Amino acid sequence: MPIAADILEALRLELRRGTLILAVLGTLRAEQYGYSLKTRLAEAGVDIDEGALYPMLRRLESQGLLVSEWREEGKRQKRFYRLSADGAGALEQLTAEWRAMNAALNSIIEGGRT
Amino acid sequence: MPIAADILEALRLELRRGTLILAVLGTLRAEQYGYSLKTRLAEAGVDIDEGALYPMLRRLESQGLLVSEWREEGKRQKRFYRLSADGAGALEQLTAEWRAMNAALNSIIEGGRT
DNA sequence: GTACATACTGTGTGGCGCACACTGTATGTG
DNA sequence: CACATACAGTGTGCGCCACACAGTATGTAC
Repeated sequence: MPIAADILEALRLELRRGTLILAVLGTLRAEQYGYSLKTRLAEAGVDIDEGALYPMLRRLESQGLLVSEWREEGKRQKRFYRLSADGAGALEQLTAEWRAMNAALNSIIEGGRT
Repeated sequence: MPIAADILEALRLELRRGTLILAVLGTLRAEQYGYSLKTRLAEAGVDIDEGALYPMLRRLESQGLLVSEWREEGKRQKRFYRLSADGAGALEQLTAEWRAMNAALNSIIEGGRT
């Protein structure tokens, strides 16, 4: 048999974990409501579960990285989120972190090649 | 005050999480024992705690991605680890995943720029 | 008007894996 | 003999995601 699929799947999930917040923060530079956020992320190739998304939005707002507002649009009440100033700062720092980690991983992965 | 340092630190840790396994698997294409692995990773810019490293090595071995062997070197018993064939396959797939996630994140982060 | 899809926002639980603190032996060195 | 450091662990707590579940509102086909 090939590598057990569930093991690989678990590793994939683990690898995805931290990137979710980065993707959410990056997308919320433009205002979005939950559902449109999920849709946009999916289009970019990032599938996020509602059970992960909504609590994450709450968390980020309680940390002051996001601000939200109930508003009517298209005959519906929706909660709109966007980055706060602190959130923009956090996004910048996390992006820098991400690039640094990328460099480290690339040096490791390319480095060992025969 | 700037963005609370502990919040950012937590986000950084979260972001790092998944990359640890990838860094470990990548480094173990060449045989290493725990301590030298930790040292090598640190040189590449990846600090990993022993409390994370050793259990991870166990886990990866129990999943068949690594093989290990006790051996004496420099008058000391050390446990040497290296990638198994399955591990090499997993590394390849995870690397591909990583690149895909990178592309997705880049499109998100660059994309929104004014 | 009723059945169904889908837009839209949530909650609760389980489990996995990292960080942190701690333990313990062996080797080398002043 | 004291101390550093190489080396390999263990145990606990906590954070966060996946998965399953819940519930309302709008549009549409019949």
